[in-house]
Amino acid sequence: MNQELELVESMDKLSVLIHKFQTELLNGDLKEYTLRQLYYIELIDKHEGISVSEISKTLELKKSTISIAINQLIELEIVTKIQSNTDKRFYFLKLTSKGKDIMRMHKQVHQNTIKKIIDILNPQEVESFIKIVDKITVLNL
Amino acid sequence: MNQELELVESMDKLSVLIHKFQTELLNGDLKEYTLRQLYYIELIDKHEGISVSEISKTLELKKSTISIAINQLIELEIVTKIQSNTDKRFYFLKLTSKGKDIMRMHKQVHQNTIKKIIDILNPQEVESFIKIVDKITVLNL
DNA sequence: ATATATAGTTTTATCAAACTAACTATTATA
DNA sequence: TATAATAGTTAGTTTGATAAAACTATATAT
Repeated sequence: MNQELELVESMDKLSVLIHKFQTELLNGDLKEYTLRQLYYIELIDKHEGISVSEISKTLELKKSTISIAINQLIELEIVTKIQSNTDKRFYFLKLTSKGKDIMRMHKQVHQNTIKKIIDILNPQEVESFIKIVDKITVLNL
Repeated sequence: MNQELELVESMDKLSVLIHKFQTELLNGDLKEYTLRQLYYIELIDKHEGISVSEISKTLELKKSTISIAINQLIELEIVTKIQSNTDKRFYFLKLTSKGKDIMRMHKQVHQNTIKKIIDILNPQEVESFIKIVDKITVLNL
């Protein structure tokens, strides 16, 4: 079979894999949250102090959409907002301790899967995989 | 950095990549369909003659959910159903010519992306990537 | 000082995707 | 033959994600 067709299949397989990787979050302690919510939490964890507008621009979704989603997380005491001193229109978003707990569990679930992958690959393959994924993703398709 | 952490990052990057891979379908001629619909179409293309019940079991969704989704595709003249001669409760699903056109476009979009990937990797890396993805996906996590 | 722009909220509405429950038609079985 | 099970449909509902539009409060520019 030519490489192009094989690669199509690989991408199909990866789609299934990534889907599992994401939805396995919804089994354990995190099942009370939606994937969307966990994604927002991850985003705020990675970019502490990000604002509603910035999230809106990043995800190409309307501010109202983000505002509602974030306020829901604030209601759940997962996120807090801190008004800027220099520009009082701005609110910096950050995780509460409950939010940080959720992120810890989130990372733990993923790390368990990662361990299984490392078990099945040899170190050289892991290195190769990381390198190739880097090359592909800088592409930005 | 240790391999475990790097692999976590790779998986993150892959999530973004796969998401783009899937949603780029929604730009061109296929944007009038949802990803779900394109997925059902792909499933019927791959398993011509599959039934509503079989899809329901495969995807672990209620029959009613599938029935409604498929009937919508029948309404759009993308799918047809053919009643079985031997068991008249059964209907075999298959794509119409319109459905096959959609699959052709779908595959074309993906193949364009695949070409970009092949361009940026050397043949050895492509081979390695395919092999590693195979190893990971048989894992079934 | 006034007009304009920006950050975020609220309200209202739409849509897709999923569910439960009750149904028809057909087939299998006791 | 009467009863079970199966395939698919239909009606009604729920949930989550999204958007448009109107709004408040604050900041910037002319």
